This record gives sequence, C-alpha cells and structure tokens, in this order.
Amino acid sequence: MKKLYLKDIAKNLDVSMTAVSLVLNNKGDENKISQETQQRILDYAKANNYVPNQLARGLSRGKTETIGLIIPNISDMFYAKIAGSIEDRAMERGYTVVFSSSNENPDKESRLIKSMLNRQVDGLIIASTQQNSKDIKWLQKGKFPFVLFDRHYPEINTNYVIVDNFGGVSKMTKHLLELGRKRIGFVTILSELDAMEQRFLGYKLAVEGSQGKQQELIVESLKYDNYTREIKNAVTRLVRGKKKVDALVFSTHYLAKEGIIALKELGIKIPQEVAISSFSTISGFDLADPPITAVFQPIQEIAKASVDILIDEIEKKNTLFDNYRRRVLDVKFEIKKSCGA
Amino acid sequence: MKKLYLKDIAKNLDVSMTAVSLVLNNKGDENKISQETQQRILDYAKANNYVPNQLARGLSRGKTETIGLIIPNISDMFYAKIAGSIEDRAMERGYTVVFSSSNENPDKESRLIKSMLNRQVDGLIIASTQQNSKDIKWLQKGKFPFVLFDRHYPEINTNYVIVDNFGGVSKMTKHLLELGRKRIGFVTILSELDAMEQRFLGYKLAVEGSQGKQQELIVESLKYDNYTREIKNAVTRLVRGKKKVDALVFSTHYLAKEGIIALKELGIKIPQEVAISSFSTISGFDLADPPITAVFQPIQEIAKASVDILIDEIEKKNTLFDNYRRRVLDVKFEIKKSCGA
DNA sequence: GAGCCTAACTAAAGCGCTTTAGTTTTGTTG
DNA sequence: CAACAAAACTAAAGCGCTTTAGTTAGGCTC
Repeated sequence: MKKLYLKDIAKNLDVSMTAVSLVLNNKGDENKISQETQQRILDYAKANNYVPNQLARGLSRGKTETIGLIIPNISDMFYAKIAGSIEDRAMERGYTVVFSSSNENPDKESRLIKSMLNRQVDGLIIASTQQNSKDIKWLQKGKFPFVLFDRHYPEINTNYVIVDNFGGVSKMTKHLLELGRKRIGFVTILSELDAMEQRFLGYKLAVEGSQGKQQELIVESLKYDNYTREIKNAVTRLVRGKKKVDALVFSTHYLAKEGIIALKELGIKIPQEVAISSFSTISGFDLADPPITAVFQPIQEIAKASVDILIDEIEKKNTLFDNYRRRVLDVKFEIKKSCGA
Repeated sequence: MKKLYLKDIAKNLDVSMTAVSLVLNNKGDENKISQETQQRILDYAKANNYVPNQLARGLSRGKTETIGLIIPNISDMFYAKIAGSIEDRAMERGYTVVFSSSNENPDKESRLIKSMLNRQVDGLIIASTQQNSKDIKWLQKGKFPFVLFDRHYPEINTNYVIVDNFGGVSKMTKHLLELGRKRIGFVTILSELDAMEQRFLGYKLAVEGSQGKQQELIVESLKYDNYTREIKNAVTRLVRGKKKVDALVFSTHYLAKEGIIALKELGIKIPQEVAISSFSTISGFDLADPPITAVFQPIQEIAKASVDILIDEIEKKNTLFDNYRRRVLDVKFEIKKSCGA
C-alpha cells in the first residue's frame, strides 16, 4: 500500500534512476537503453502500478500539461457546456483542466489568473469579464500562452474564439421582419461587453435596414444585478406601453428565460401578441409553449478551437508568436414556433 | 518582467531564504524573526508581486491545498451547479478545485482518480458511477481523504453526502394521491444507482400505502443510453395504453424534460389528462406550461457539506478516522400547476 | 570574565523527478 | 591486442520551495 517511487523501481531492478525515468518517458530508444532493460522497467512499473508525482515532474520539467480555465459562471449552462467540452478536448490532447469562476468580478478574475500562474498552468483559456485589460496586457507582455473566448478585448491583440454575434442577431431580427412583424423590441443587458454591443448592432442593422422603410429602434437595457426583478416592468413597457412591440429579440438566454416567464405571467400570448426569439439557448427552451426560436452557439467548436489554439501556442511557443489566431464562428439559427413562423 | 523567486528576495534583501520563507508563511513570529526584518521581507515581496511556485511548495510540503472533483457530467445542470458551489466553498477555505467528468464511465472514473492522485490532490469529492467499488475501497484502505456525494455505495463505509431520495419521491407521490389521482405511473432510468432505487421505493411506498386501498405499481424503466428516443413510446404506453395513468412521477430531471416534450407532441394535456412531477429540476421547468412541480435538491448544502467534511478529514486526518461522516439532506418540494394542485 | 540564555538568524538537506555530462563496457578493426 | 567507436548505462545537479538542526551575537548573572 505504500507509495512506489522512481527510486524504488531503480533500486529493485538494480538500474539507475536515469534509466527508469528515460524509459518511462519513452526516451529509452533515443538514449540507447537496451530493449531488455526497457522491458524490465516497463513491466515492473506496470505490475506495481507506478504513477509519477506530477508535482516533481512539473517542477523539474517546467511544464505541467495543465491548462487553466476561467469563466464567469459555471452555473450558466452555456459555460458549463463549454467547460465540459474544453475538458474533453484537453484530455484528448493530454492536458488536465483547472477551472474557476470569476462571477463576473474583475478583481476575482485577476486573482484567479495569478493563482493559476502560481500553480504553473501551461496556458489559460479565459472568458473574461472584459474589465480586466490590465492582466490581459500583462499576460501578453509576458508572452504567456492564452486564448480568450466568448468575450474578447477588441482593442488588444490576442488570440480569441468568438461567435458571429452581429450576424446572428441581425439574421434573427430580419427573420421577424420578414414574417411581417413591424415593431421589434430588443431586450439586452446593460454592459460593456463587446458581444452585447455587436448583438445590438445586429438588431440595429436589421431594423434600420439599408433600404428605405426604416423602423424604429426600441430597446430596453437591464442591469445584470437586478434583471430578474426588472424584466417584468421592461416587458410590460414594451408590450403594453406606447411602443406596442409585436416582437421581442432577447440578447441572451437568461434574459429570454425571465422575459418569457414575465410574458406568461402577464398573460401575453406568444407569438400572437408578441413573437419571441433569443440569442443563445438553455435546454428548457423547448419545454416552453410554444418552443423558443433561438440562435445556437457552436459549443463544441468554440471549445475545440480554444483548446487547439492554446495548445499549439504552448507547444510551439516561439515560432509564430505575432500571429494571433482569431476565430469568429458561425452560429446556427433554429426556427421554432415562438417567432410566429 | 522576469520571474521573481524566493532566492532573489533573499539575495536582494541580504537575508537567508529560510527567513524569507518563514516570514511569507506567517511563521516569522514563532521563529523569532525580528519585526523589522519581517516588514522588509513583506514589503519587498508585495512591491515586487512575488508569488510562490505552488509545485515546489507542494512538493516540499507534501500537500497542495487542492481538491479533486469527479462528477459524471458537467453539462448536467445539477452537477454544474454543484461544481460551482463546491468551488466557491473550497476557495473560501483556501483550496483550489480540479475537476473532471467521468461521463458515467467507470473506467474513466478509475483513471481520473489515479490521475488526480498523481497530481497530488489532498482529497477527492466524487459523484461516482457507483460501479467502481474497487477504487473506492482502495482509497479507503489507503486512508486517502475522500467524500462521496449524490451517489454512494451502501455496502461500503465511507463519508458521504446525499439527499433524501426516498422521502422526496414518496412525498411527491402522496401529494398526487391526495389530489385525487388514482393511477400514478413512475418513469425512471434503468440503473443500479442506489438513489434511483430509493426513489422507486419512495414511489412504491406511497402507492402501495400502508392502509388498505392499494393502488397498482405502474413503472417504465428506460436505458440511459437511449432514453431520449424511447421516452415517447414509454409515455404513450402509460397514458394511452391499458394502464391509463392519470399522473406521472419522473425519477429525474432529464427524464422529466424529455417526457414533457413527448407529452406535448402527443397533445396530452397537463395536468388535465395527466399530472406531472419530477425529482430534481432544470431551470427551464418554470418555462413549461404549466410550470412543473418538482423536488429541489439543496445544492449549496450538498456542496458545503462535502467540502467541509473533506477538508476536516484532510486537516485532522488521523483523529477520528473511523468516524465516517454521513449526511442525508432534506429536499424541498415545490408545488406548481403541473400536478393539478 | 566564564557560563549561560535568548533572540535572531542561516546552512543545507530534502521533496521526487528530469536531464546533462559523463563513465564503463563491449565490439570492431587493422 | 591496442586503439577507438558505439552501445549501454549512471552520477549528480537542478527545479523552487520548506524545515530541521544548527550557529552567532549580545546581554545577564554571579
């Protein structure tokens, strides 16, 4: 039951620690350890269930095959799924994932970055609060490998993986217009996030159109802190107020969820009175009556791209360092009954 | 920009590494380092943003302040939330969390346990596949600190944190009976999980009753692998078949979700034709029309109890080692319209 | 002013591994 | 069979920290 160390293998087999280490790291051949010795070592290690101490290994080699993942909130389905996919992909490539949630707090994000660096992760994948350019620039300057996803800093040159927020919302909004809706409201979160800005712009483009007949922009922006309380008022204003919208575009899934609940409570019929669509989904959207039209983010692809870009950077490091990799992924738009299609 | 090490601090301040290490670990006083020296070291470290290498620290101290979390699936809202809460609580107590998903695969679970041990985690929190008693017993024998949650092995003596599955379902089922439903169906996953067994028994107790007028047990068990495909048939059999149930109890949230979708597709009215309730929820349940009656698991408490039990064990270790800590938490039962209340 | 304390400090071993710079052994060749 | 190369192997330093077992300097006591 007591732990078996490299040293023990060496002693028991009467070879050097060097030999054992080399063989177990697949460097036996290139270091001319005889096949026979290699086999003895491998057999013994396997038979005795040897597992190396990764701390020692990491300390010695200066790398840990670990990547740090920082997300705003693991309880958000979107990030939870991303985290799952990132873990899967990382594992496929031989890396372990350490994650932490920043809870949308830039200070916590900053502390987490530091803490992950202490723990000697080889690289970071971050969905930033986008209010932490200080650390991002610092990572940049220190040439530490990292990839931003979902949220990026438009003014900083970094690797990133995002989706086509603009296109997604504009397509969604146009679709509503094509279905004959005239007064389309946009419900969003008051935020500096570029993603949110892009979604708004997508809505704006669609509504203002490039052709002649322009529609009015009708927007409600809620604070992240209290949107659950405020959304009912917002929705009421939009639907029952002067603006009298006949369609709503929600900029994100959690808003949509609360919005739909509010609409139901108010007894507003979807899609007869007001058509609904949402950017990004939760699994419950097809439980709603009617099911909700929404833009789907390509979770697996985001995860895969992020991990792959990061690991490439970690492993090649100095080669193409000024060649930032950006990926803007397409989104899928699934039409359900809520938009009155 | 280059990294600052303990050694550098010592050199620059012309003191020993010992002094620096002791002071930075708050052991200055007990080792009689003068206040003045302590202050110099602290100031210098702070000013230069010193952060210790945790690998070296861990290697040297034989502990890492890290706990490993193994869950079946981070994309499941229940586990995602648990993971979030575990992380929060662990951080409060000064620990970092490393997580991985087993995807309900006992082999992967086994590999993950080994891999986490290599990485020198101080303890493990596991929602096991419950088909891996080998490793659990092995951890037990090695006196390695761990806590099971959500799933436990009834035949093995371990720490665990679970909820009152039996009571939750039986309460839910009784409630349906009290509302006048006569023929209550139970939809569950075919599984060896004790939790599932307990939920079934809760249903059984409620339906068979202790009094005279016994009702019939009507059960559909689906395979985990293909429940999404099979559920529609199962529901059809129950509602439209000979059994003609007038209420359904789902043993778990993902079954309920698919079940409700199936019912809608079949045009079956909830709760008029069939009342619905579910053990455990997803956030979308209140989007459904009508909202779904369900048992809520006390996520934060599960997380807190698991972390606290684990850390106590890690830190006190040898003291009360044969005193396994078990916690069976109460569940909340929220009545919504779907059960016909 | 020798002996002893205490306060303040430090040298160096050790954590378990990797890797560089060897050394030893064997085999080949003229 | 001396000379040398190749094959097979190893000693030991080093990764950055903690901690044990000291040492040193100064102050008191009698």
